[in-house]
Amino acid sequence: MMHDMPHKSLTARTCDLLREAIVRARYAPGQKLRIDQIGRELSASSGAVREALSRLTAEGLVIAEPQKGFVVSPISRRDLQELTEVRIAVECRCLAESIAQGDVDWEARVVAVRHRLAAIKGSARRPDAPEVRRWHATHLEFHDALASACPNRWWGRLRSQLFTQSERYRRLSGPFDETGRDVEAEHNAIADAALARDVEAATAALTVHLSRTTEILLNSRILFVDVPPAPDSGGAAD
Amino acid sequence: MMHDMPHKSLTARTCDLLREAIVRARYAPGQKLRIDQIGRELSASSGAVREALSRLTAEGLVIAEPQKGFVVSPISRRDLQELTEVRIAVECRCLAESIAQGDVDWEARVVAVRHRLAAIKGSARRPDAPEVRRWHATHLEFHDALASACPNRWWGRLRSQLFTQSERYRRLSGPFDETGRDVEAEHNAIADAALARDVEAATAALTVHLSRTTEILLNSRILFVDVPPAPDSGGAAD
DNA sequence: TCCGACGCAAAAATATATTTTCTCTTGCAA
DNA sequence: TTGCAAGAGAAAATATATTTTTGCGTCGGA
Repeated sequence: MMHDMPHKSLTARTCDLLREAIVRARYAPGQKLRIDQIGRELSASSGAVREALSRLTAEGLVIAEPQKGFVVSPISRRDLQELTEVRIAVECRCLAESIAQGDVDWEARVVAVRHRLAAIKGSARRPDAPEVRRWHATHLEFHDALASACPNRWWGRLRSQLFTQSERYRRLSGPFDETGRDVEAEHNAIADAALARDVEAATAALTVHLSRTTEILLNSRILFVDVPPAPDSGGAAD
Repeated sequence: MMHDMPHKSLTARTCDLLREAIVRARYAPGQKLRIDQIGRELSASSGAVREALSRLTAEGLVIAEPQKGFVVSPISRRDLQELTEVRIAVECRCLAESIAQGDVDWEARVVAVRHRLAAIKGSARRPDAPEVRRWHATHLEFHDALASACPNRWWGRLRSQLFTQSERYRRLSGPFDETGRDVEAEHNAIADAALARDVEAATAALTVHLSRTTEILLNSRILFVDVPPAPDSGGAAD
């Protein structure tokens, strides 16, 4: 019909829309994804939805149960802990490589994005406010910038994949429960150390940043499928 | 209940078949993958092929060019080098974790698979002989066994993904050019150190093993899309 | 009252048809 | 002779129809 996006296949569009919806928790973990319903919501045919879901399957966002359809990947405390451990290793590796290989343009990117990120923080805290949305996007850009001088494309791909997964957990915590946390200071600690070419300090700061985020999420009242933080009640999950 | 033999959907079957074909280099890197032709070869409809290709896209084995179809992911010296670097890091991490966490069952698995692998080696060297095929399968099992005690599922998923990618390069070298190489000795070095719970020695041996394989592949006469090993001719590739 | 089998409805999987897009070829003009 | 353009053919993307499977509800028997 109308050329809204030049040469972007409808399937890819649907895939991006679906991923965004899942990451933003519009579809709950474990929820069944009915093909025709999604097709109606996104005004795409069942084939396109099916193909988009298939791609998301390999990204780990949805799982396909043969003859039963697609389901949003469930979440769990254990998965978050494992994911964080891997992510710390990968992000630190990318950062170290960036520090070793980065040129002045890389430094400029880091400084620029940090500035833009810092300019957003003092705003509304509703989960879907445009400010929050922009903050998330810029936050992604910030971490991308830090790792952007890592020349190894495989590290980058893994990093991006893990970031998306983490973002899913982050969005689930509703309005952020940053109780007395100074995220900007953590970001500055990473960026300053990186710009000073101090690999040890930068990776340490990054580790602290990621660990703290996960710690907060684990202590938050997200509804995990496994046992709640207080292991008192013996109710079986699932 | 009847035996819950997983009704493998036709799409999943097609996906596995396609992956196998690509890894085994039945389709050359960069080759166009025509939907209907594949559908005829595998006796599946275009929709199923399409969906399978989409999944493979996210696995990095094929790339989808909008409105132009699917293409087998190209290979290059640089990609192999980057892949190897990442793979060494991930495999070593999994191995270290396995050594730290592995119980007696893990040791038993390693010993058993090593035994089976060693029993295959003295056989035919044709690229598609059943012996070679079984060796590759068992080789995969061996490395899986080494990492099987790593409790972190994310490390495992990444490892498996990278292994598949590497396998692609390995199969491309045709009849192996193991010039005076004792692969079994390298495997034994890894397994012995692992069973002795010597993390340093085991990861070092594993690193040597993976590096040597890549070195051989880089010096082999695989047709890469980028410049050949002799950097004399300045002609741009592609 | 409880267990099991039958059947109906909904949803997924597959196949087919239609439309859109790209590419290759051919022809015309400079 | 070369370069551009228009058209024909092929292949991909999308939509629609058909088949199969599953899940649930009900009915019948023990």
